[in-house]
Amino acid sequence: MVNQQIAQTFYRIADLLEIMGENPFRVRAYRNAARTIESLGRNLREMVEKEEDLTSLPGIGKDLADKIREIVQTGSLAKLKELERQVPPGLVELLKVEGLGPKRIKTLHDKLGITNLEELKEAAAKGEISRLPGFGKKLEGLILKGVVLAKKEGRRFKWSLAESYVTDILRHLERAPGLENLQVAGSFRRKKETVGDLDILVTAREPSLVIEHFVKFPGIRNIISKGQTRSTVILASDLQVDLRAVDSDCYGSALHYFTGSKAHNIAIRAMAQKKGLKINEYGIFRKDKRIAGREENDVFRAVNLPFIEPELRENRGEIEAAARGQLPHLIEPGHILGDLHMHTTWSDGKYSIEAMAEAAKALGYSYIAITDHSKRMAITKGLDEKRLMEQCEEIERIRQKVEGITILKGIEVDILEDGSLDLPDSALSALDMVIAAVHSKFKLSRTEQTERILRALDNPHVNILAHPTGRLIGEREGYQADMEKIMQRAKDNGCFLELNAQPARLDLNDVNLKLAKDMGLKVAISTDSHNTDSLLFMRYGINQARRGWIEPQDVINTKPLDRLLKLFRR
DNA sequence: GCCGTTTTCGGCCCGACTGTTTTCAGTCG
Repeated sequence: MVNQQIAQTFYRIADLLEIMGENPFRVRAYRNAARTIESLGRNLREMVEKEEDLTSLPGIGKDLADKIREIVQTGSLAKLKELERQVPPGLVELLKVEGLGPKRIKTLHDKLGITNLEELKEAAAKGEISRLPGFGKKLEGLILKGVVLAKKEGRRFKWSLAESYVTDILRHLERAPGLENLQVAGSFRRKKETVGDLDILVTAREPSLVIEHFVKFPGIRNIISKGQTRSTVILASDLQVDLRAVDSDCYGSALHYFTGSKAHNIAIRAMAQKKGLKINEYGIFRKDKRIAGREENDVFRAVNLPFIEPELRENRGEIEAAARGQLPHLIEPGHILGDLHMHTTWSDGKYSIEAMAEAAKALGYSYIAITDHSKRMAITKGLDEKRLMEQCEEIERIRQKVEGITILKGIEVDILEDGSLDLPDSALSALDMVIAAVHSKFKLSRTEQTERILRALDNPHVNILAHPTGRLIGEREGYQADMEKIMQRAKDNGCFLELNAQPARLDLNDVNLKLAKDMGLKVAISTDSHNTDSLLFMRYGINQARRGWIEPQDVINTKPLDRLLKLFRR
Protein backbone atom coordinates (compact mmCIF):
# COMPACT_ATOMS: atom_id res chain seq x y z
CA MET A 1 0.00 0.00 0.00
CA VAL A 2 2.72 2.45 0.97
CA ASN A 3 4.61 1.51 -2.20
CA GLN A 4 1.64 2.53 -4.33
CA GLN A 5 1.28 5.78 -2.40
CA ILE A 6 4.92 6.65 -2.93
CA ALA A 7 4.77 5.77 -6.63
CA GLN A 8 1.66 7.93 -7.08
CA THR A 9 3.34 10.81 -5.25
CA PHE A 10 6.35 10.63 -7.57
CA TYR A 11 4.18 10.44 -10.68
CA ARG A 12 2.30 13.49 -9.49
CA ILE A 13 5.48 15.44 -8.81
CA ALA A 14 6.67 14.52 -12.31
CA ASP A 15 3.44 15.87 -13.85
CA LEU A 16 3.66 19.09 -11.85
CA LEU A 17 7.32 19.65 -12.66
CA GLU A 18 6.62 19.03 -16.31
CA ILE A 19 3.86 21.64 -16.42
CA MET A 20 6.24 24.08 -14.73
CA GLY A 21 8.67 23.49 -17.58
CA GLU A 22 11.31 21.84 -15.39
CA ASN A 23 14.30 19.91 -16.75
CA PRO A 24 12.77 16.95 -18.59
CA PHE A 25 15.43 14.58 -17.26
CA ARG A 26 14.52 15.46 -13.74
CA VAL A 27 10.90 14.75 -14.60
CA ARG A 28 11.94 11.41 -16.05
CA ALA A 29 13.94 10.59 -12.92
CA TYR A 30 10.74 10.86 -10.85
CA ARG A 31 8.84 8.66 -13.30
CA ASN A 32 11.61 6.06 -13.41
CA ALA A 33 11.67 5.93 -9.64
CA ALA A 34 7.88 5.58 -9.54
CA ARG A 35 8.05 2.66 -11.97
CA THR A 36 10.75 0.98 -9.93
CA ILE A 37 8.65 1.30 -6.81
CA GLU A 38 5.48 0.00 -8.49
CA SER A 39 7.20 -3.18 -9.52
CA LEU A 40 9.11 -3.65 -6.31
CA GLY A 41 8.46 -6.89 -4.46
CA ARG A 42 9.67 -5.52 -1.15
CA ASN A 43 7.60 -3.32 1.11
CA LEU A 44 9.25 0.09 1.38
CA ARG A 45 7.90 0.69 4.88
CA GLU A 46 9.76 -2.37 6.05
CA MET A 47 12.92 -1.40 4.18
CA VAL A 48 12.84 2.02 5.83
CA GLU A 49 12.20 0.53 9.26
CA LYS A 50 15.13 -1.85 8.86
CA GLU A 51 17.25 1.10 7.66
CA GLU A 52 18.13 -0.67 4.44
CA ASP A 53 20.00 1.24 1.73
CA LEU A 54 17.31 2.54 -0.61
CA THR A 55 19.84 3.93 -3.07
CA SER A 56 20.65 0.38 -4.10
CA LEU A 57 17.30 0.38 -5.94
CA PRO A 58 17.61 1.38 -9.59
CA GLY A 59 16.74 5.02 -10.22
CA ILE A 60 16.71 5.92 -6.52
CA GLY A 61 19.50 8.23 -5.39
CA LYS A 62 20.10 10.12 -2.19
CA ASP A 63 17.42 12.71 -2.81
CA LEU A 64 14.61 10.30 -3.66
CA ALA A 65 15.64 7.96 -0.85
CA ASP A 66 15.15 10.87 1.57
CA LYS A 67 11.74 11.58 0.04
CA ILE A 68 10.71 7.94 0.41
CA ARG A 69 11.68 8.02 4.08
CA GLU A 70 9.73 11.23 4.55
CA ILE A 71 6.57 9.70 3.08
CA VAL A 72 6.92 6.51 5.14
CA GLN A 73 7.54 8.41 8.36
CA THR A 74 5.15 11.35 8.00
CA GLY A 75 2.58 10.06 5.51
CA SER A 76 3.12 12.99 3.17
CA LEU A 77 5.76 14.96 1.31
CA ALA A 78 6.53 18.66 1.80
CA LYS A 79 7.89 18.93 -1.74
CA LEU A 80 4.56 17.83 -3.22
CA LYS A 81 2.62 20.30 -1.10
CA GLU A 82 4.95 23.07 -2.17
CA LEU A 83 4.49 22.21 -5.86
CA GLU A 84 0.72 22.06 -5.46
CA ARG A 85 0.82 25.61 -4.09
CA GLN A 86 2.61 26.74 -7.25
CA VAL A 87 0.56 24.84 -9.83
CA PRO A 88 -3.25 24.63 -9.72
CA PRO A 89 -3.96 20.94 -9.11
CA GLY A 90 -6.64 20.87 -11.82
CA LEU A 91 -3.97 21.40 -14.46
CA VAL A 92 -2.62 17.90 -13.95
CA GLU A 93 -5.99 16.53 -15.09
CA LEU A 94 -5.53 18.32 -18.40
CA LEU A 95 -2.63 16.01 -19.24
CA LYS A 96 -5.23 13.32 -19.82
CA VAL A 97 -6.74 15.26 -22.70
CA GLU A 98 -5.61 13.97 -26.08
CA GLY A 99 -3.33 16.53 -27.74
CA LEU A 100 -2.52 18.45 -24.57
CA GLY A 101 0.94 18.16 -23.08
CA PRO A 102 2.82 20.26 -20.55
CA LYS A 103 3.76 23.06 -22.95
CA ARG A 104 0.27 23.70 -24.23
CA ILE A 105 -1.20 23.42 -20.75
CA LYS A 106 1.25 26.05 -19.52
CA THR A 107 0.24 28.35 -22.38
CA LEU A 108 -3.46 27.80 -21.62
CA HIS A 109 -2.84 28.66 -18.00
CA ASP A 110 -0.62 31.68 -18.65
CA LYS A 111 -2.69 33.24 -21.43
CA LEU A 112 -6.25 32.28 -20.53
CA GLY A 113 -5.98 31.56 -16.81
CA ILE A 114 -7.36 28.03 -17.28
CA THR A 115 -6.92 25.88 -14.18
CA ASN A 116 -9.13 22.81 -14.73
CA LEU A 117 -11.13 20.71 -17.20
CA GLU A 118 -14.32 22.75 -16.82
CA GLU A 119 -12.59 26.03 -17.64
CA LEU A 120 -10.83 24.39 -20.58
CA LYS A 121 -14.15 23.26 -21.95
CA GLU A 122 -15.67 26.73 -21.61
CA ALA A 123 -12.73 28.39 -23.31
CA ALA A 124 -12.84 25.91 -26.19
CA ALA A 125 -16.59 26.37 -26.58
CA LYS A 126 -16.16 30.16 -26.75
CA GLY A 127 -13.45 29.79 -29.41
CA GLU A 128 -10.80 31.45 -27.26
CA ILE A 129 -8.34 28.64 -27.69
CA SER A 130 -8.03 28.81 -31.48
CA ARG A 131 -7.00 32.48 -31.16
CA LEU A 132 -3.86 31.58 -29.20
CA PRO A 133 -0.61 31.44 -31.18
CA GLY A 134 0.24 27.84 -32.00
CA PHE A 135 -3.34 26.68 -31.44
CA GLY A 136 -5.84 26.35 -34.27
CA LYS A 137 -9.42 25.41 -35.00
CA LYS A 138 -8.60 21.77 -35.36
CA LEU A 139 -6.84 21.54 -32.02
CA GLU A 140 -9.71 23.39 -30.41
CA GLY A 141 -12.11 20.81 -31.81
CA LEU A 142 -9.88 18.01 -30.57
CA ILE A 143 -9.79 19.58 -27.13
CA LEU A 144 -13.58 19.84 -27.07
CA LYS A 145 -13.82 16.15 -27.87
CA GLY A 146 -10.87 15.34 -25.65
CA VAL A 147 -12.42 16.90 -22.61
CA VAL A 148 -15.12 14.29 -22.81
CA LEU A 149 -12.70 11.47 -23.48
CA ALA A 150 -10.42 12.50 -20.63
CA LYS A 151 -12.79 11.11 -18.03
CA LYS A 152 -12.62 7.66 -19.57
CA GLU A 153 -8.85 7.68 -19.77
CA GLY A 154 -6.86 5.13 -17.92
CA ARG A 155 -9.02 2.15 -18.77
CA ARG A 156 -6.96 -0.96 -19.24
CA PHE A 157 -8.14 -4.22 -20.75
CA LYS A 158 -7.53 -7.61 -19.24
CA TRP A 159 -5.13 -9.58 -21.41
CA SER A 160 -7.76 -12.24 -22.10
CA LEU A 161 -10.22 -9.62 -23.37
CA ALA A 162 -7.58 -7.90 -25.50
CA GLU A 163 -6.83 -11.31 -26.99
CA SER A 164 -10.34 -11.53 -28.41
CA TYR A 165 -9.89 -8.18 -30.19
CA VAL A 166 -6.47 -9.25 -31.42
CA THR A 167 -7.98 -12.32 -33.04
CA ASP A 168 -10.48 -10.22 -35.03
CA ILE A 169 -7.97 -7.58 -36.08
CA LEU A 170 -5.39 -10.13 -37.19
CA ARG A 171 -8.03 -11.94 -39.25
CA HIS A 172 -8.72 -8.63 -41.00
CA LEU A 173 -5.07 -7.69 -41.47
CA GLU A 174 -4.11 -11.07 -42.89
CA ARG A 175 -6.06 -10.10 -45.99
CA ALA A 176 -4.06 -6.88 -46.53
CA PRO A 177 -2.40 -6.65 -49.96
CA GLY A 178 1.32 -7.44 -50.09
CA LEU A 179 1.52 -8.38 -46.40
CA GLU A 180 4.71 -10.17 -45.32
CA ASN A 181 5.04 -10.30 -41.52
CA LEU A 182 2.34 -9.65 -38.95
CA GLN A 183 2.97 -9.61 -35.22
CA VAL A 184 1.33 -8.12 -32.14
CA ALA A 185 3.98 -6.39 -30.04
CA GLY A 186 3.69 -4.12 -26.99
CA SER A 187 2.43 -5.15 -23.58
CA PHE A 188 0.22 -7.77 -25.23
CA ARG A 189 3.29 -9.64 -26.43
CA ARG A 190 4.87 -9.20 -23.01
CA LYS A 191 1.72 -10.90 -21.64
CA LYS A 192 1.06 -8.14 -19.19
CA GLU A 193 -2.08 -8.89 -17.14
CA THR A 194 -3.74 -5.78 -18.54
CA VAL A 195 -2.98 -3.87 -21.72
CA GLY A 196 -3.63 -0.19 -22.37
CA ASP A 197 -3.50 -0.45 -26.16
CA LEU A 198 -2.52 -2.86 -28.90
CA ASP A 199 0.66 -2.41 -30.93
CA ILE A 200 0.70 -4.28 -34.19
CA LEU A 201 3.74 -4.51 -36.44
CA VAL A 202 3.64 -5.42 -40.12
CA THR A 203 6.11 -5.61 -42.93
CA ALA A 204 4.88 -5.33 -46.50
CA ARG A 205 6.00 -4.58 -50.02
CA GLU A 206 3.85 -1.46 -50.01
CA PRO A 207 3.23 -0.40 -46.38
CA SER A 208 0.74 2.33 -47.25
CA LEU A 209 -1.59 -0.29 -48.77
CA VAL A 210 -1.63 -2.16 -45.47
CA ILE A 211 -2.41 1.06 -43.61
CA GLU A 212 -5.28 1.75 -46.02
CA HIS A 213 -6.60 -1.75 -45.44
CA PHE A 214 -6.17 -1.47 -41.66
CA VAL A 215 -8.33 1.64 -41.29
CA LYS A 216 -11.19 -0.17 -43.00
CA PHE A 217 -11.46 -2.62 -40.09
CA PRO A 218 -15.18 -2.64 -39.23
CA GLY A 219 -14.64 -2.37 -35.46
CA ILE A 220 -13.04 1.10 -35.71
CA ARG A 221 -14.89 4.01 -34.13
CA ASN A 222 -12.35 6.73 -34.71
CA ILE A 223 -9.18 7.17 -36.76
CA ILE A 224 -6.71 9.25 -34.75
CA SER A 225 -3.89 9.30 -37.27
CA LYS A 226 -2.98 7.74 -40.57
CA GLY A 227 0.42 8.25 -42.15
CA GLN A 228 2.75 6.42 -44.52
CA THR A 229 4.09 3.96 -41.97
CA ARG A 230 1.88 4.34 -38.97
CA SER A 231 -1.74 4.66 -37.93
CA THR A 232 -3.65 4.92 -34.67
CA VAL A 233 -7.33 4.07 -34.31
CA ILE A 234 -9.85 3.64 -31.51
CA LEU A 235 -12.14 0.62 -31.59
CA ALA A 236 -15.80 0.76 -30.61
CA SER A 237 -14.75 -0.87 -27.34
CA ASP A 238 -12.46 2.14 -26.57
CA LEU A 239 -9.36 0.03 -27.13
CA GLN A 240 -6.64 1.95 -28.96
CA VAL A 241 -4.76 0.12 -31.70
CA ASP A 242 -1.47 1.34 -33.18
CA LEU A 243 -0.27 -0.14 -36.44
CA ARG A 244 3.32 0.30 -37.57
CA ALA A 245 4.64 -0.77 -40.94
CA VAL A 246 8.36 -1.19 -41.64
CA ASP A 247 10.59 -2.72 -44.30
CA SER A 248 11.36 -6.40 -43.70
CA ASP A 249 15.07 -5.55 -43.31
CA CYS A 250 14.08 -3.78 -40.09
CA TYR A 251 11.59 -6.34 -38.84
CA GLY A 252 13.73 -7.55 -35.94
CA SER A 253 14.76 -4.17 -34.61
CA ALA A 254 11.22 -2.85 -35.04
CA LEU A 255 9.75 -5.84 -33.22
CA HIS A 256 12.11 -5.28 -30.32
CA TYR A 257 11.35 -1.60 -30.27
CA PHE A 258 7.56 -2.01 -30.34
CA THR A 259 7.55 -4.83 -27.83
CA GLY A 260 9.10 -2.61 -25.16
CA SER A 261 8.86 -2.09 -22.36
CA LYS A 262 9.99 1.46 -22.67
CA ALA A 263 12.26 1.08 -19.66
CA HIS A 264 13.82 -2.05 -21.15
CA ASN A 265 14.37 -0.33 -24.50
CA ILE A 266 16.02 2.69 -22.92
CA ALA A 267 18.37 0.44 -20.98
CA ILE A 268 19.28 -1.59 -24.08
CA ARG A 269 19.85 1.53 -26.13
CA ALA A 270 22.05 3.04 -23.46
CA MET A 271 24.18 -0.13 -23.56
CA ALA A 272 24.45 0.16 -27.33
CA GLN A 273 25.49 3.78 -27.04
CA LYS A 274 28.41 2.85 -24.84
CA LYS A 275 29.56 0.48 -27.55
CA GLY A 276 29.37 3.26 -30.13
CA LEU A 277 26.21 1.81 -31.64
CA LYS A 278 22.81 3.30 -32.20
CA ILE A 279 19.66 1.18 -32.00
CA ASN A 280 16.31 2.33 -33.26
CA GLU A 281 13.33 0.65 -34.92
CA TYR A 282 15.12 0.70 -38.26
CA GLY A 283 18.12 -1.28 -37.20
CA ILE A 284 21.46 -1.28 -35.47
CA PHE A 285 23.89 1.36 -36.69
CA ARG A 286 27.60 2.00 -36.33
CA LYS A 287 28.12 5.63 -37.30
CA ASP A 288 25.67 5.92 -40.18
CA LYS A 289 26.17 2.39 -41.41
CA ARG A 290 23.39 -0.07 -40.76
CA ILE A 291 24.90 -3.33 -39.54
CA ALA A 292 21.88 -5.46 -38.52
CA GLY A 293 18.17 -5.48 -37.70
CA ARG A 294 16.38 -8.21 -39.63
CA GLU A 295 16.09 -10.58 -36.67
CA GLU A 296 14.97 -9.56 -33.21
CA ASN A 297 17.98 -11.32 -31.78
CA ASP A 298 20.26 -8.92 -33.73
CA VAL A 299 19.41 -6.30 -31.10
CA PHE A 300 20.54 -8.50 -28.22
CA ARG A 301 23.61 -9.69 -30.11
CA ALA A 302 24.63 -6.07 -30.69
CA VAL A 303 24.93 -5.54 -26.93
CA ASN A 304 26.41 -9.01 -26.26
CA LEU A 305 23.34 -10.42 -24.57
CA PRO A 306 21.45 -13.65 -25.14
CA PHE A 307 17.84 -13.44 -26.32
CA ILE A 308 15.54 -12.14 -23.59
CA GLU A 309 11.95 -13.42 -23.63
CA PRO A 310 9.35 -10.64 -24.10
CA GLU A 311 7.68 -11.45 -20.77
CA LEU A 312 10.88 -10.47 -18.94
CA ARG A 313 11.44 -7.14 -20.68
CA GLU A 314 10.50 -4.76 -17.89
CA ASN A 315 13.97 -3.62 -16.83
CA ARG A 316 13.49 -5.48 -13.58
CA GLY A 317 16.88 -7.14 -13.64
CA GLU A 318 16.55 -9.15 -16.85
CA ILE A 319 19.40 -7.29 -18.54
CA GLU A 320 21.76 -7.90 -15.62
CA ALA A 321 20.67 -11.56 -15.46
CA ALA A 322 21.25 -11.92 -19.20
CA ALA A 323 24.71 -10.40 -18.88
CA ARG A 324 25.56 -12.92 -16.16
CA GLY A 325 24.16 -15.78 -18.25
CA GLN A 326 21.51 -16.38 -15.59
CA LEU A 327 18.25 -15.86 -17.44
CA PRO A 328 15.50 -18.23 -16.33
CA HIS A 329 14.31 -21.01 -18.62
CA LEU A 330 10.68 -20.00 -18.44
CA ILE A 331 7.85 -22.44 -17.91
CA GLU A 332 5.73 -23.43 -20.92
CA PRO A 333 2.22 -24.91 -21.17
CA GLY A 334 3.60 -28.36 -21.97
CA HIS A 335 5.33 -28.55 -18.58
CA ILE A 336 2.02 -28.70 -16.71
CA LEU A 337 1.04 -32.25 -15.73
CA GLY A 338 -2.17 -31.55 -13.82
CA ASP A 339 -4.60 -29.03 -12.39
CA LEU A 340 -4.92 -28.79 -8.62
CA HIS A 341 -7.94 -26.54 -8.07
CA MET A 342 -11.41 -27.15 -9.52
CA HIS A 343 -15.04 -27.29 -8.49
CA THR A 344 -17.84 -29.70 -9.33
CA THR A 345 -21.60 -29.94 -8.85
CA TRP A 346 -20.83 -30.95 -5.27
CA SER A 347 -20.44 -27.20 -4.61
CA ASP A 348 -20.70 -24.36 -7.15
CA GLY A 349 -19.18 -26.10 -10.18
CA LYS A 350 -21.26 -26.83 -13.27
CA TYR A 351 -20.00 -30.34 -14.10
CA SER A 352 -19.65 -33.68 -12.34
CA ILE A 353 -16.38 -35.06 -11.01
CA GLU A 354 -16.35 -37.51 -13.88
CA ALA A 355 -16.87 -34.82 -16.52
CA MET A 356 -14.07 -32.70 -15.08
CA ALA A 357 -11.77 -35.72 -15.02
CA GLU A 358 -12.55 -36.64 -18.61
CA ALA A 359 -12.00 -33.04 -19.76
CA ALA A 360 -8.66 -32.88 -17.94
CA LYS A 361 -7.66 -36.22 -19.40
CA ALA A 362 -8.43 -34.90 -22.88
CA LEU A 363 -5.95 -32.08 -22.17
CA GLY A 364 -3.30 -34.73 -21.55
CA TYR A 365 -3.06 -34.22 -17.78
CA SER A 366 -1.99 -37.11 -15.60
CA TYR A 367 -3.73 -35.89 -12.45
CA ILE A 368 -6.29 -33.43 -11.09
CA ALA A 369 -7.48 -32.48 -7.65
CA ILE A 370 -11.16 -32.02 -6.88
CA THR A 371 -11.35 -29.08 -4.47
CA ASP A 372 -14.91 -28.00 -3.76
CA HIS A 373 -15.81 -25.33 -1.23
CA SER A 374 -16.30 -26.00 2.47
CA LYS A 375 -19.50 -25.38 4.43
CA ARG A 376 -18.88 -21.73 5.35
CA MET A 377 -19.47 -20.90 1.69
CA ALA A 378 -23.13 -21.79 2.10
CA ILE A 379 -24.12 -19.99 -1.08
CA THR A 380 -21.97 -22.47 -3.03
CA LYS A 381 -23.43 -25.50 -1.22
CA GLY A 382 -20.04 -25.88 0.48
CA LEU A 383 -19.26 -29.32 1.91
CA ASP A 384 -19.60 -30.24 5.56
CA GLU A 385 -17.73 -33.17 7.05
CA LYS A 386 -20.41 -35.69 6.14
CA ARG A 387 -20.77 -34.65 2.50
CA LEU A 388 -17.00 -34.45 2.14
CA MET A 389 -16.75 -38.10 3.15
CA GLU A 390 -19.50 -38.96 0.66
CA GLN A 391 -17.59 -37.12 -2.03
CA CYS A 392 -14.45 -39.10 -1.17
CA GLU A 393 -16.39 -42.33 -1.71
CA GLU A 394 -17.69 -41.00 -5.01
CA ILE A 395 -14.13 -40.18 -6.10
CA GLU A 396 -13.10 -43.76 -5.21
CA ARG A 397 -15.82 -45.06 -7.53
CA ILE A 398 -14.87 -42.72 -10.38
CA ARG A 399 -11.21 -43.64 -10.02
CA GLN A 400 -12.26 -47.16 -11.00
CA LYS A 401 -14.26 -45.89 -13.94
CA VAL A 402 -11.96 -43.26 -15.48
CA GLU A 403 -8.57 -44.63 -16.38
CA GLY A 404 -5.42 -42.79 -17.41
CA ILE A 405 -5.75 -39.91 -14.96
CA THR A 406 -5.44 -39.78 -11.18
CA ILE A 407 -8.16 -37.93 -9.27
CA LEU A 408 -6.90 -36.49 -5.99
CA LYS A 409 -9.24 -35.86 -3.08
CA GLY A 410 -9.01 -32.25 -2.00
CA ILE A 411 -10.92 -29.32 -0.60
CA GLU A 412 -10.82 -25.55 -0.81
CA VAL A 413 -11.39 -24.97 2.86
CA ASP A 414 -12.32 -21.54 4.17
CA ILE A 415 -9.99 -19.72 6.50
CA LEU A 416 -12.22 -18.33 9.25
CA GLU A 417 -11.74 -14.90 10.80
CA ASP A 418 -9.49 -16.18 13.57
CA GLY A 419 -7.31 -18.22 11.20
CA SER A 420 -8.86 -21.55 12.10
CA LEU A 421 -10.24 -23.71 9.29
CA ASP A 422 -13.84 -24.39 8.36
CA LEU A 423 -13.47 -28.19 8.77
CA PRO A 424 -11.91 -30.23 11.60
CA ASP A 425 -8.51 -31.87 11.22
CA SER A 426 -10.19 -35.26 11.32
CA ALA A 427 -11.92 -34.46 8.01
CA LEU A 428 -8.89 -32.88 6.37
CA SER A 429 -6.66 -35.82 7.24
CA ALA A 430 -8.73 -38.07 4.95
CA LEU A 431 -7.70 -36.03 1.89
CA ASP A 432 -4.75 -36.11 -0.48
CA MET A 433 -4.34 -32.35 -0.33
CA VAL A 434 -5.87 -29.21 1.19
CA ILE A 435 -6.18 -25.73 -0.29
CA ALA A 436 -6.94 -22.97 2.21
CA ALA A 437 -8.59 -19.74 1.09
CA VAL A 438 -9.82 -16.40 2.40
CA HIS A 439 -13.34 -15.62 1.18
CA SER A 440 -14.57 -13.32 3.93
CA LYS A 441 -13.53 -10.46 6.20
CA PHE A 442 -11.45 -8.69 3.58
CA LYS A 443 -11.34 -5.54 5.66
CA LEU A 444 -9.29 -6.81 8.58
CA SER A 445 -6.25 -4.71 9.42
CA ARG A 446 -2.98 -5.67 7.80
CA THR A 447 -1.71 -7.16 11.04
CA GLU A 448 -4.90 -9.13 11.74
CA GLN A 449 -5.15 -10.41 8.17
CA THR A 450 -1.52 -11.48 8.16
CA GLU A 451 -1.85 -13.28 11.49
CA ARG A 452 -5.04 -14.96 10.31
CA ILE A 453 -3.36 -16.39 7.22
CA LEU A 454 -0.19 -17.36 9.08
CA ARG A 455 -2.29 -19.33 11.54
CA ALA A 456 -4.01 -21.17 8.71
CA LEU A 457 -0.63 -22.06 7.21
CA ASP A 458 0.38 -23.46 10.60
CA ASN A 459 -2.36 -26.09 10.35
CA PRO A 460 -0.37 -29.20 9.38
CA HIS A 461 -2.98 -30.32 6.82
CA VAL A 462 -2.79 -27.20 4.65
CA ASN A 463 -0.77 -27.56 1.44
CA ILE A 464 -1.69 -24.60 -0.75
CA LEU A 465 -2.88 -21.04 -0.10
CA ALA A 466 -5.40 -20.17 -2.85
CA HIS A 467 -5.51 -16.77 -4.61
CA PRO A 468 -3.19 -15.38 -1.95
CA THR A 469 -4.02 -11.67 -2.18
CA GLY A 470 -7.73 -11.86 -3.07
CA ARG A 471 -7.50 -9.14 -5.69
CA LEU A 472 -9.78 -8.96 -8.75
CA ILE A 473 -8.09 -7.13 -11.59
CA GLY A 474 -9.61 -3.70 -12.15
CA GLU A 475 -12.42 -4.40 -9.67
CA ARG A 476 -11.14 -5.07 -6.20
CA GLU A 477 -7.86 -4.50 -4.51
CA GLY A 478 -6.62 -7.45 -2.51
CA TYR A 479 -6.89 -7.55 1.25
CA GLN A 480 -4.11 -5.97 3.25
CA ALA A 481 -1.54 -8.54 4.30
CA ASP A 482 2.21 -8.89 4.58
CA MET A 483 2.98 -11.16 1.63
CA GLU A 484 6.65 -11.42 2.49
CA LYS A 485 5.83 -12.83 5.90
CA ILE A 486 3.20 -15.16 4.46
CA MET A 487 5.59 -16.47 1.85
CA GLN A 488 8.30 -17.04 4.41
CA ARG A 489 5.91 -18.98 6.67
CA ALA A 490 4.65 -21.03 3.73
CA LYS A 491 8.22 -21.93 2.86
CA ASP A 492 9.13 -22.76 6.45
CA ASN A 493 6.04 -24.97 6.80
CA GLY A 494 6.42 -26.81 3.51
CA CYS A 495 3.31 -25.17 2.00
CA PHE A 496 2.88 -23.63 -1.43
CA LEU A 497 1.18 -20.57 -2.84
CA GLU A 498 -1.29 -20.70 -5.67
CA LEU A 499 -1.08 -18.79 -8.88
CA ASN A 500 -4.79 -18.70 -9.64
CA ALA A 501 -5.15 -18.64 -13.43
CA GLN A 502 -8.65 -17.14 -13.63
CA PRO A 503 -8.18 -14.17 -15.99
CA ALA A 504 -9.80 -11.80 -13.51
CA ARG A 505 -7.57 -12.99 -10.67
CA LEU A 506 -4.07 -13.93 -11.89
CA ASP A 507 -3.22 -13.96 -8.23
CA LEU A 508 -0.27 -14.01 -7.42
CA ASN A 509 0.84 -11.19 -9.70
CA ASP A 510 4.18 -11.07 -11.52
CA VAL A 511 6.00 -9.13 -8.81
CA ASN A 512 4.90 -11.49 -6.05
CA LEU A 513 5.77 -14.52 -8.17
CA LYS A 514 9.29 -13.24 -8.59
CA LEU A 515 9.47 -12.61 -4.87
CA ALA A 516 8.34 -16.19 -4.16
CA LYS A 517 10.88 -17.55 -6.61
CA ASP A 518 13.69 -15.52 -5.07
CA MET A 519 12.70 -16.95 -1.68
CA GLY A 520 12.75 -20.49 -3.00
CA LEU A 521 9.02 -20.92 -2.45
CA LYS A 522 7.25 -23.09 -5.03
CA VAL A 523 3.82 -22.33 -6.49
CA ALA A 524 0.89 -24.29 -7.91
CA ILE A 525 -0.58 -22.92 -11.13
CA SER A 526 -4.28 -23.79 -10.99
CA THR A 527 -7.37 -22.80 -12.94
CA ASP A 528 -9.95 -22.81 -10.12
CA SER A 529 -12.29 -24.13 -12.81
CA HIS A 530 -16.03 -24.19 -12.30
CA ASN A 531 -16.65 -25.80 -15.69
CA THR A 532 -14.74 -27.90 -18.21
CA ASP A 533 -13.98 -25.01 -20.57
CA SER A 534 -12.11 -22.96 -18.03
CA LEU A 535 -9.52 -25.71 -17.59
CA LEU A 536 -8.02 -23.87 -20.58
CA PHE A 537 -7.37 -20.83 -18.38
CA MET A 538 -4.12 -22.58 -17.54
CA ARG A 539 -2.44 -20.63 -20.32
CA TYR A 540 -3.26 -17.31 -18.63
CA GLY A 541 -1.55 -18.66 -15.54
CA ILE A 542 1.45 -19.67 -17.62
CA ASN A 543 1.62 -16.16 -19.10
CA GLN A 544 1.66 -14.63 -15.65
CA ALA A 545 4.17 -17.17 -14.34
CA ARG A 546 6.55 -16.34 -17.16
CA ARG A 547 6.35 -12.67 -16.25
CA GLY A 548 7.32 -13.71 -12.73
CA TRP A 549 10.48 -15.48 -13.98
CA ILE A 550 9.00 -18.85 -13.05
CA GLU A 551 10.75 -21.98 -14.32
CA PRO A 552 9.27 -25.49 -14.45
CA GLN A 553 11.07 -26.55 -11.28
CA ASP A 554 9.41 -23.69 -9.36
CA VAL A 555 5.95 -25.16 -9.98
CA ILE A 556 4.60 -28.18 -8.13
CA ASN A 557 2.17 -29.29 -10.80
CA THR A 558 4.99 -29.88 -13.25
CA LYS A 559 6.06 -32.79 -11.05
CA PRO A 560 5.02 -36.39 -11.67
CA LEU A 561 2.37 -37.65 -9.27
CA ASP A 562 4.67 -39.54 -6.90
CA ARG A 563 6.88 -36.49 -6.37
CA LEU A 564 3.87 -34.23 -6.01
CA LEU A 565 2.40 -36.42 -3.27
CA LYS A 566 5.73 -36.35 -1.43
CA LEU A 567 5.62 -32.54 -1.52
CA PHE A 568 2.19 -32.70 0.13
CA ARG A 569 3.58 -34.62 3.12
CA ARG A 570 4.44 -31.86 5.57
C1' DG B 1 17.35 13.73 -10.25
C1' DC B 2 20.30 9.66 -11.47
C1' DC B 3 24.55 7.71 -12.86
C1' DG B 4 29.75 6.23 -13.82
C1' DT B 5 35.20 -0.42 -16.81
C1' DT B 6 36.85 6.69 -20.36
C1' DT B 7 33.39 10.34 -16.29
C1' DT B 8 31.65 13.17 -9.70
C1' DC B 9 30.28 16.61 -14.63
C1' DG B 10 27.66 16.27 -18.32
C1' DG B 11 25.27 13.37 -20.27
C1' DC B 12 20.33 11.26 -20.20
C1' DC B 13 16.41 6.82 -26.59
C1' DC B 14 14.58 8.43 -30.65
C1' DG B 15 11.44 8.74 -34.64
C1' DA B 16 6.41 9.56 -36.68
C1' DC B 17 2.53 12.33 -37.06
C1' DT B 18 -0.22 16.52 -36.68
C1' DG B 19 -1.22 21.16 -36.92
C1' DT B 20 -0.03 25.49 -37.78
C1' DT B 21 3.96 26.22 -39.36
C1' DT B 22 6.80 28.56 -44.26
C1' DT B 23 10.94 25.21 -41.28
C1' DC B 24 9.16 23.43 -36.72
C1' DA B 25 7.18 22.67 -31.96
C1' DG B 26 4.51 19.70 -29.41
C1' DT B 27 2.85 15.34 -28.46
C1' DC B 28 2.97 10.52 -28.43
C1' DG B 29 4.66 5.98 -27.91
